[in-house]
Amino acid sequence: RCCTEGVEGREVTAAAGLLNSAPGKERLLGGFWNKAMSFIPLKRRRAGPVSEEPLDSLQSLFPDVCLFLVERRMGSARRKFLTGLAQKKGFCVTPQFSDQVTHVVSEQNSCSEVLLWIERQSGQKVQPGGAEMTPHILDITWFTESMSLGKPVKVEPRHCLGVSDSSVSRDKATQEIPAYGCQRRTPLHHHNKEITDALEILALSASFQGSEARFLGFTRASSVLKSLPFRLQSVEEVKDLPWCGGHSQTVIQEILEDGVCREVETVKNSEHFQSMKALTSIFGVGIRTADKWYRDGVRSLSDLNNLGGKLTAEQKAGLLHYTDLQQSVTREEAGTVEQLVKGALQSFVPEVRVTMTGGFRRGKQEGHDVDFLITHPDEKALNGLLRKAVAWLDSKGSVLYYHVRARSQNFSGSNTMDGHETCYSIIALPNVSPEKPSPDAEKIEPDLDKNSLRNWKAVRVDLVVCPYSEYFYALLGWTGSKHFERELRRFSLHVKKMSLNSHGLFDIQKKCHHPATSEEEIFAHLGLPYVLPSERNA
DNA sequence: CGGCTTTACG
DNA sequence: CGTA
DNA sequence: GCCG
Repeated sequence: RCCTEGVEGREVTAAAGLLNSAPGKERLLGGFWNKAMSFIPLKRRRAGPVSEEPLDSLQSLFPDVCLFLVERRMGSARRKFLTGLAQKKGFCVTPQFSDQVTHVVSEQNSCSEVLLWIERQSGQKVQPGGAEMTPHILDITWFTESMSLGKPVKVEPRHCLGVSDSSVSRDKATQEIPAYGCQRRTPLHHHNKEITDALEILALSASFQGSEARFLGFTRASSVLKSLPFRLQSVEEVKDLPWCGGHSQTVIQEILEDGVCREVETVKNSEHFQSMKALTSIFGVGIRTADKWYRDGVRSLSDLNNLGGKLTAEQKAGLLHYTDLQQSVTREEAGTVEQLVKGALQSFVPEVRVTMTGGFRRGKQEGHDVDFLITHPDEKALNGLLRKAVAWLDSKGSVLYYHVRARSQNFSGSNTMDGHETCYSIIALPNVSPEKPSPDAEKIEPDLDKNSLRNWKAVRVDLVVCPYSEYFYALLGWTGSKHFERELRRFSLHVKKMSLNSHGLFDIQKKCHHPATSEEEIFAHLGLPYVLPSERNA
C-alpha cells in the first residue's frame, strides 16, 4: 500500500482540476517531471494480431477489482493489447476512469504524473492510496505478476508509484492546468496579454489561409496562457503546459526576450493578412468570400465599389453600416439596447424573460454585438413574438437591417417548439447626448448624407427565442466564449460520451437526454466544477 | 496519421 | 457559403 | 499546431 497518509475521503468535485487562483504561490515550473527518464525509448514490437474476442458473455472473475490502464506513454496500441490480455484472464478493465476503478496501472509515469493525467483527461480528482474508495496507483509490475498468476496479486509497496516530497509540492504549480478549456477558469483580464495577442495573430492568419486546425492549435495555446494566475518570465515555465508546443514556444520566447515576434510582425505587415482582416470584418463576408475577392484583386473596402452590385443583402447592410459596426459596443450602449428590446417584447408578452448573453454576460465592457435570449414558461406566448417585436421596433424606425431565421421544423408534428428562432439585426441606437437628456422623445432621423448630424449609431443585435425547457442549454450555448463552447462540447463527447448543443445534453451510451434547470446542473451532468460566466473567457 | 464543437436555416 |  |  502506498500514499496512505492523508486520506480524508473523496473531495466531491469542489474545485477539481480548476485553478486555485491563489496568486504568488511557488510557481516553479521547471523540469520537475524528470523528462529525461520519460523518453527512454522502449523497443516494443507490435504484438502481432492479438485475438480480442468480445467478452460480453464473460463475467469478471474478480468483482472487487476494476483496472484502469493509463494510456499516457503506454500508447493506444499497447494499451489495447494489455486490455485484451487482462480481459482474457477474467479481469474487469474499464476504458474510462471512474469511481469504480480500484487499480490504476501505468507504465513510465510517476504517481503525480498519473494523477495529473487522469485529472486532465477525466476532470476527476483522484486521491491515491488504495484506501477505501481510493484506487491503487500501480506500476506495470503488478499487472504482469497478476497476469502470470492469473489473478490479482496482493498490492505491495514495490508495485506502487511513490509520491516524492518534491513532486507533491511541485504539483501545486502544474496540476492546475487541465487540458480542456472548460476545466479551467479563464478570466477576461489576465497576465500574459502580449503573448496571447501574438498567438492569436498567428491563429487568425492560419484561418485566413484556410487552416482551421492550425487556428485551433494556436487558439488552444493562447487560451491556456489566459488561465495562468501569473505572468510568464521564461519559456521554460510553459514547457509542461498542455497545447504549448514547439511553434508556440518559439513565439512565447521571442515575446519574452524581445517584446516582439518576427513571424507575428511579418504576418501583421502582410497584405494578405491586412486585406483578409478588413474584408472578413464586414458583416456577411466570411473567409471564402474574402479570399475570392482578394484573388480577384480586391485589397480594400473602396475596391468593393468597383465590384458591381454583386453583394448579398447582408453584405450591403454590412458595408452601409461598416464604420458604426467597426466601433465596439460599450456596456452602457448594451444596456440601452436591452431597454429597447425588452420594451418591444414586453409590449406583447409582459412576463417574457429576456437575458443578455454573449460577451457582456461574461463581464466584457465592450463587444461587437449584443445578444439576447428570450423565453417563457408558456410556449404559446412565444409564437410569433419575435416577428411582432421586430416589426414594433421597425415601426419606431429603429431597425436598419434584420433577418429572421425560423425555428427548425418539428418533424413529429406536435405543437411543442423544438428549435430556436433567431433574429440577426442591425439596430439604430439613439445617442445619449448631454444636450438632449431625453432621447426617448427624439425621432430617429433618416440616414442623411454621410457626416450630417446623426442621433443614432448602428449596432448588431441578435435575438434568440428558445423553448423554456431548453433555456439553460441555450443560455450556456449563447454565453460563450466561442472557444469555451468548443472545449465544452469536445470534453462532453470525448470524455463523457455525451453530445452537447444549445438544445440539450444527450448521453450516447444510455441514449437519454439530461434536462436542466440551471447552468450549474449542466456542469454537474458533465462532471465539471461550475465555471462562472466571467470565467468562461477561454 | 486522424481528430479538432455544433448544425439548421436561408 | 455565412450566420450564431 | 498539437496530441495520442
